[in-house]
Amino acid sequence: MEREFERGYVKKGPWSREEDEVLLRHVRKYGPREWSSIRSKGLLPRTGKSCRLRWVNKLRPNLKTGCKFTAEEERLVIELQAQFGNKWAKIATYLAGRTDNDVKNFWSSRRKRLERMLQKPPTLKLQKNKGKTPLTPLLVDKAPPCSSNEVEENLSYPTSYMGNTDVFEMINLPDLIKPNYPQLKNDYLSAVEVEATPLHTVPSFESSSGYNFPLLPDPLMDFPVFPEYQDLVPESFGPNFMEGFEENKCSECVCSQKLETGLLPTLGLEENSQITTSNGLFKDFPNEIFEYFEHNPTPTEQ
DNA sequence: AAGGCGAACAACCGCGATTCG
DNA sequence: GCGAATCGCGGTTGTTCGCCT
Repeated sequence: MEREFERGYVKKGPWSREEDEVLLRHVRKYGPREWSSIRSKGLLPRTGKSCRLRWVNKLRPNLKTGCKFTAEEERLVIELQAQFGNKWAKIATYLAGRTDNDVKNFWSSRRKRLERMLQKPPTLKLQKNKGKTPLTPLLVDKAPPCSSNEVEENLSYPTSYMGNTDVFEMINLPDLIKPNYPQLKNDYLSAVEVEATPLHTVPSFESSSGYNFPLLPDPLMDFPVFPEYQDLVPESFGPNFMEGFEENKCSECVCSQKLETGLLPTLGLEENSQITTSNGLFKDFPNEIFEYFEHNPTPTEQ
């Protein structure tokens, strides 16, 4: 331990509970600033940068640590990323309890998932079910049930296929690029009919540009569980900001619950803001992919 | 039971912007 | 005005954990 305070020694790696406590004491005393003084005063053998990062990402009050992104958060991130690009800090201000690191990691994971899905070898394989798991869980997991008619109506292929590895395995990738819609639909429906019921729709959201973007299914995520954002708060370091510091976890997930009242920044999305393919997640995808997003006609088109 | 693999998360690094003396 | 110190952001890497075979 003495070594940790030798001149020039800088500790790296995971933070210990003791270090967190030292850092918290510093913040309680001086506020979330003067990070470099933590080291210069010999309180911790960590750089100011490291201390700040630890505070921002893990020790700040009101963080949703351990909570997966909800469908609504996912939708927001996609929309905001399309508008702002990789401005994670800015995007994070629209998501209560999320840090830029959270958003960045979430986006990175999502992107990798999508890339992997698109790189799947093109095989036509109707899933062998072995009588265990229904074919559709990934597709329908926890989505609200709907009738077969609704299935027909809601069956927009790109939306359905994009988030569903099972369905991906049923189709040829080239078919996704240049689809034979009737064939795909038949394949899909017959597979569904054979393999599983009930069928639900894939959650998706309509972007302001009129396209339906799929929300990637997450078996652990409840659909739809939307936080009441208007009741949540952007962080603020008022005089009493340290109140609410005690961890208060919800039962379902490890969320810090003590959210103060206040307002989130207004979502300043323009009325007709475009989700373009030149920016962010979808930029590396073939343009043809986007022809498959169901296009909802705008009022002027109708 | 063990190993492989992918997802999620934590933390570091480099760099530009800002602040301060 | 200038240089050093500090801060903040985005990209990247390393680690851990859970699932699957």
